[in-house]
Amino acid sequence: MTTDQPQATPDRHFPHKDVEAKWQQIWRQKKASQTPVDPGADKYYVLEMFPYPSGRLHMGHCRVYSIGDAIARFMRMRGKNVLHPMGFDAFGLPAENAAIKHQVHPGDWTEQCITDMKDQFERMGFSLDWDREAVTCRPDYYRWNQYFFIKMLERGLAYKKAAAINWCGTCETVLANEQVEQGACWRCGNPVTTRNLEQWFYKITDYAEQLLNDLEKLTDWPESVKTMQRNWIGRSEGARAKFRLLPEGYVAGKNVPARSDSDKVIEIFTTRPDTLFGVTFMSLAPEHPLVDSLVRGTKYEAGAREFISAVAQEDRFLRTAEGREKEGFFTGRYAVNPVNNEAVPIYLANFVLMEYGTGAVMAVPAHDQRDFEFARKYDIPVKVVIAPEEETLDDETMTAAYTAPGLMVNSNEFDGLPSSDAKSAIVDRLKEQDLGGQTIQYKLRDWLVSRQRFWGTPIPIVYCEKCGAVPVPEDQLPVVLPRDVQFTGSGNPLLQSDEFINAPCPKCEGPGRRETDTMDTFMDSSWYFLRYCDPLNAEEPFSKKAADAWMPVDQYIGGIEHAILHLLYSRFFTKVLRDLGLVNIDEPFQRLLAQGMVTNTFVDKATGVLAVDENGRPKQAKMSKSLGNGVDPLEIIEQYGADTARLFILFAAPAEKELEWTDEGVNGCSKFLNRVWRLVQGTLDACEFAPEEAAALAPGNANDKELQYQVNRAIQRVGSEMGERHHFNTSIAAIMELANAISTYLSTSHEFERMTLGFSVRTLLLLLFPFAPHVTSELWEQAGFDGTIDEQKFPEFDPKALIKDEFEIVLQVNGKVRSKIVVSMNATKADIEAAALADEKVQSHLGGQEPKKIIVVPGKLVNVVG
RNA sequence: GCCGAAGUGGCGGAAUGGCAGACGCAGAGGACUCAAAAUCCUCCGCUCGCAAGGGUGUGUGGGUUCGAGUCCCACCUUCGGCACCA
Repeated sequence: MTTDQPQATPDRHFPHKDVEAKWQQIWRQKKASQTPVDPGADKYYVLEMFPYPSGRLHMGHCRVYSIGDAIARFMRMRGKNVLHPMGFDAFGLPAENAAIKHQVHPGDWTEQCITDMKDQFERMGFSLDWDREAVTCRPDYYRWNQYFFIKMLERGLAYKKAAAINWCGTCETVLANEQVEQGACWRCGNPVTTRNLEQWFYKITDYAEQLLNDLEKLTDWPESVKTMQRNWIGRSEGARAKFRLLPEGYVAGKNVPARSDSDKVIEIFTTRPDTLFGVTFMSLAPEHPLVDSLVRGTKYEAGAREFISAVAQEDRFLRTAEGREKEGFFTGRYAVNPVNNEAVPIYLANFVLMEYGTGAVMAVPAHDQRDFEFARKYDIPVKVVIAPEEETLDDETMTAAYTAPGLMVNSNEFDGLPSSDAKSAIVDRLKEQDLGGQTIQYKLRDWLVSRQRFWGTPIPIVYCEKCGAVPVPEDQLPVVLPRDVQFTGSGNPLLQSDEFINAPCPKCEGPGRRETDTMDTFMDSSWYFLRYCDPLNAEEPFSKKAADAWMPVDQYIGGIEHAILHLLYSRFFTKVLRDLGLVNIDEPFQRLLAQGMVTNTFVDKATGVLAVDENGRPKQAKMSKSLGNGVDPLEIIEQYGADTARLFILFAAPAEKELEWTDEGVNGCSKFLNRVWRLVQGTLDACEFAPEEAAALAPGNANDKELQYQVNRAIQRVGSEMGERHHFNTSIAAIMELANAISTYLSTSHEFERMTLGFSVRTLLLLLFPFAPHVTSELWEQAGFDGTIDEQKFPEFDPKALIKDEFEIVLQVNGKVRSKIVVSMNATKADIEAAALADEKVQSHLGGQEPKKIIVVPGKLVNVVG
């Protein structure tokens, strides 16, 4: 190189690649993120929902893990014993699809993806304890799924039954109710159909009441998530009532025959026992088990069967959609209303669900809109039994059901009672006569856990001709997935593996056949947070001691898409494990942060132009492959570095809100880190003199005092924003303000007070460290501060430095700001009041009037009321 | 329909009942430069005004209060969840 060539402008960007690589290696070597051996009273368990190992980190991942890592690093600085583990939710369909496409074993594909992703985690600088890694597709993990399955079976919480269940034709497997979103598969989005299959279920309904009530304890969960769970559990208070079935041959209008011992009973559930006297028919779900015996051999049989099969063929979600045309069929049979002994016709109705209540509904057209539409269509009488205060209802002319409260009419001895009082009175009467009583009904259904897929935990059951379904004994676990299988894309490969299928019956040792269904992957994620407490335990899923020491998770972070699914299952599982004596807690997650999604503008595929909203602004949509608007974290790391990416992610929006990705915003954060870099480089000599304690600072001149105020204020703010409120954006804003204050100090002071300046720079780095760990580590070292920054305690502010000698008081006249004055800290209320009244602008706005009242808020303002 | 959350500059967003718009982005002007980038300085809700200064302003309408973005009542809009669940 020759010297007379023009000098290139020095690169003003700090060398993020070198810095990040250097510190990542140092952290790895010294195992900087290792969990302390003894959690003690100062334990802090911070957990982010573990990822599916797709092989590539996306921005959504970066967001959750940046949030979690900032908390983990902050809590370590606060002296907490932090558990911050990571693992992989490694069973599931993508691996199986990859197996079909590339003819590799899903296990090999998954392990390669895990290796790749761990590398990407490291490049983001996340402080995770990989020694506690849990990978759900490995036998040392999934054997405990099998163990829990058997425990559930022993407690009667796992059972097999034939039921109409959700089937996804694309994924070729059944789905739990929670995995169906508006009639479509949660994973692939294709419509779900109904099939009648025999499947394994967990009795989550046994815990409905607890799952609902314990939501009250979760005071640090977002209201939205709790509401969703409440709605999903769907508790309704109501009544059961027994309708006596009349024998075949009863004709409407005849006297109702006397009760006989051979009478069958149809039980209904209602939330409106006050309307029992208004029942004019009964509706049964077409699948109701009694239907067959009602119509068999009658002239209604053929029609009924036709109706049932027509309904069955219909898409289940269409059929049950609101506003759907009501369809019904008269069975020819009658039942007797328990409160007034009237005979009412029994219909089949397409809108009655077998899964809810008893599958039989008393119909009150006058006071239920569905029944009303049905009655008008099939010409069934309408009978008003609740009279509104304002209007008079007429059976013949009313055009909609009246569903509000009112006074009871046509209800014998209950006439004149307010309907709200009649509810319990009627229920009491049903109970007295043993014809019903109060009851509670939930919408929650049992959790369907079997899946017709290969890449999941094998259900540890052997079917024996003699002994039936026999659980595999604990000492024979795990039942391991076979390696020698072909992935052809049709059917479950387990069905073709003789080695797997053929197994002796554990009971009689006769020939048996293994269950080929595997478990829902949500089973894996329902207890992984417990495995992290004791990840290497080969004797038990986890020791009680370790679980007691670490649980519950203090801070859990994840996407809102799991508001019901994973979060409900995990809560259920925790309660079951508690009842098994394995844990001491009722709820697994103390505090929950549901982070918002990452969005970006995108180019409309149809038009090829930037998609805009109705205001002409670029439209935002979730980053996704299909829209092609994803930003690759690796590219951002390459261009700006992980610190910039992390800072932007946490600064641009509150964690629970949507994050709009903007290149300008990322650039802004990059500029800030470069500014900090230059700022520290320019103050290295002052750093030598930095004390460790704020209290050690000498008073100094006005500029020094102002900087001391600012630095202490920043410590206070970041401490409370991070420690109590977990507000990352305002924490970073406070750090930026400190950087601004230092810059102001440098440009306005003629003489620097080196201790104050050094302390401010030192503090700036400490406060910034949880967000941008690499660059702060490097600068800490360059400044020559003791040790490494990740070993430092979070600074403490000096309360004395926050008290100013004099402060500004806002002067209001009639609540409007009119002036400002500076008063001494020692000024009394009377002094301030006098000063306020002496103020020219206050006087002019008073316009010569005598003030009626003067309010003095010490340290803040004076309001003069004229 | 039911339940929940939220409405603040051009944008993302701040504000224990006490100066609305912190922090940042975008924008305007200036400095440095042959020039650009980078960097630094200044301005930046709307409106009237040359200015000093005034008016107005947190979805809408009321209310409580000396004082309301914040509390209360009613309504509107957006987003999210559930939805023929008897």
